[in-house]
Amino acid sequence: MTAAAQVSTNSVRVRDNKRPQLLDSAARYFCQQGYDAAPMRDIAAAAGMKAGSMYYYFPSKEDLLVAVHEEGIRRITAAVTAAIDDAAGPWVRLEAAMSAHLRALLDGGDYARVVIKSLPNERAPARQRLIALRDEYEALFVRLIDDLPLADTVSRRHLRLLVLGAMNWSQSWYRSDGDDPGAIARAFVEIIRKGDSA
Amino acid sequence: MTAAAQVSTNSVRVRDNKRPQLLDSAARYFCQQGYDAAPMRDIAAAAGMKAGSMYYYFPSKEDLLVAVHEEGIRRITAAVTAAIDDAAGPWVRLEAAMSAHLRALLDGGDYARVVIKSLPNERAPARQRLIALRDEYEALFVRLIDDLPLADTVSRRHLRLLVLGAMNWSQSWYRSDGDDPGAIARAFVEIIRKGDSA
DNA sequence: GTCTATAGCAAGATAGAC
DNA sequence: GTCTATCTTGCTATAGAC
Repeated sequence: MTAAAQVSTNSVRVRDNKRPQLLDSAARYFCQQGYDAAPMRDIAAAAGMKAGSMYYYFPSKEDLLVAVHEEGIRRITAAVTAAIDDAAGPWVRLEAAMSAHLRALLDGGDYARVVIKSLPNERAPARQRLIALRDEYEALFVRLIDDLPLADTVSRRHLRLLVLGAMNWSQSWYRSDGDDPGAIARAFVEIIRKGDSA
Repeated sequence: MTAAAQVSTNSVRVRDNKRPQLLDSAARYFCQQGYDAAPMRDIAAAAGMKAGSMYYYFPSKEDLLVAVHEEGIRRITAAVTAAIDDAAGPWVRLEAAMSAHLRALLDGGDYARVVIKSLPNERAPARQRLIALRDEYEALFVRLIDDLPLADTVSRRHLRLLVLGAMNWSQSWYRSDGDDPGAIARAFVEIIRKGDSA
């Protein structure tokens, strides 16, 4: 194949590539209906194609889920690291990270939501890989919490689990007409800094 | 029908009633494989019957899930209220409740786990009913947290959401060879009571 | 690249014998 | 009450034309 033919092939590929629409559509359906309940037909239709055509881009439904997860983690990580860069002081940085994490999960679109909602089945080969991806992201919080000035009696590991658990669970109670993610992060940090009044 | 015949009918009913085994089996499968992925055939087989026979006890799979949830909530509620009764002092009572809640979720069998893991699909008619059941249970924590002596700047509502979220999410990281539920509850309470050392 | 058509399978639920 | 047998439906994935 000549160099010119390659360029031509590549530009055709770029122009006709519907992979992004497909991913968007998958993220939306996985988020709203759950992985198992979202049919490939519907995902394809929302991206403007028939079910069979998707397999040109993704060899299986599970691969589609993995791709959505990867993009979701990428977006959450980008939002949180950007927020940390703008903040100074350990507590301010933690609150900024929490605010960005919550915003991504609650108002940040379907990709991030799927990361929390739709882990694949126990025996799915991809499961361990996705868990590893999330663990890698959460390591960010290990460092943030290491920097906090805390009483000696406080377990930093449990603090991390407390904070991440509370944030990830927030999808189950959040309503967009209540507190915004920033207010939730502020309230959570306030609790951790000074709970007891006695 | 005579009274004697009724008694006879009832005792037969009691003796042959496999509803409990069916519920146990459903709880196990819903917990391990998730609601969608658990086939009625397998649930029936583990309870010693064929798939078709289950419909004598439960008119649909969704009804089966509702029954498991109800039993799960009943057990968690019983465990937590019993733990509170033995405890004096607002912080001790909260920690006792958290310890019991965590023990139920993490080491308490399949019923309680299903309550957290397997909420039915968005459009399932039973969904709202199950959420209402859980809300009713969680009202216990409203009272426990109302009794705490807290700094004025602390939002009791957010404290409740923080604590319940962290506990419910713990299923995703808990390993039975690590801290036991009591130790987790202790660590969480310690964080809330005195976080900041500055 | 996208289509149509369909293979191949597994699921929930039902009917009727016993 | 439980069985067998089956209906009906929906799904993922593939094959091959265009």
